[in-house]
Amino acid sequence: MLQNSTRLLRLLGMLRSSPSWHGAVLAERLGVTERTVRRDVDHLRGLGYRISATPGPDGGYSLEAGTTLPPLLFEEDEALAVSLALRTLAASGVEDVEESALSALVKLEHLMPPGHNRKARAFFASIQKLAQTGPKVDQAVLATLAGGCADHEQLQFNYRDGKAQVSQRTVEPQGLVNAESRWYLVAWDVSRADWRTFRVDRVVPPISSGARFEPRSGPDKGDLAAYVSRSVSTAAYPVRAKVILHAPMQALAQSICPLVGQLAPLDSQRCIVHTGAHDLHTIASWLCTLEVEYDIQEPPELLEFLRAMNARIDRTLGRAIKAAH
DNA sequence: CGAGTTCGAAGAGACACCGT
DNA sequence: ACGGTGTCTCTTCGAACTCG
Repeated sequence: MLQNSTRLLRLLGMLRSSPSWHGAVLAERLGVTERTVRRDVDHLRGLGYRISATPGPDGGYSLEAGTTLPPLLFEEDEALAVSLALRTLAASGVEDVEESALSALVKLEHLMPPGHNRKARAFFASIQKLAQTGPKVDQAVLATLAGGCADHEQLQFNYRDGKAQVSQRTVEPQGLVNAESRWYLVAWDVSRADWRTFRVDRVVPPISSGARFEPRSGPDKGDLAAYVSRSVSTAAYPVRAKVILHAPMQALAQSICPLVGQLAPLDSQRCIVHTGAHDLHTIASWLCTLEVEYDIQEPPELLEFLRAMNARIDRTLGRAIKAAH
């Protein structure tokens, strides 16, 4: 005969594994009488599990979807994976989710054996990333947008652009992209009849229009991440530049963030980068940090800007050298 | 076709037994 | 003594079946 608590967990497991169970079958599997099964079902109901019982020839017990999850048993690697996922979520920049993830993490780590706990901490410490610097995103907004993507539901919202100008949008949401501490929505803008990228933190609570739409094949052959990358690195800015870099693309792919510039190969020794910014100064400063040689293709003003910058640096260095002698 | 009957299953009370 | 369990018995409920 199984111990009481073990039997309750087994009973729960059985109820979850099949839509309906006869009391007699449960009793046989658990090695107890039907009366004891009824008492156990009562215990589970007392703990808050919604177990429905249907009388009659086709009757039986079934576990309904409830408001709380039944107890879960994790293997060591599963617990480690959940712990790591919660740590990542706790720093995801999504409001409410961060708090919930942290709360769940505290509960999980309290229950994990000390050895597993140390392993999880060590693992996460080795992949520690930079502190979250992006804007906070409302979980409800994110959930509504994700729901619209999944259910092909047209959404309406007010969008505040980079110049704080608010416009009303009706969109057919295609997908969400998380990049560099920010969330982006890729959607077909109905009134503009074109694809658009929206910063989720600038979306004022969206509502469903109730209308469904036929799914479209997304921009960039459905590669939303590439589309967002291109949109936010160049298209969104008033100043755009095209620069040839004297290094193979593979050598630079790791060091140049996709949100800063779009790389494309030219030949085995060179590649070209398309980038954008609010002003020439930002692009020039970025170019100065590159440890490769480059040729400015566009715009000619960038070359002038770099020339002036170079002259200033020359004069500064000249004075410094003179003072040292 | 509707009312009554039958059957099978859950629900529950009372009591006894057993192990801790 | 107490909690858990088994046995017996009765009630309730819903579906299937029967009959006028």
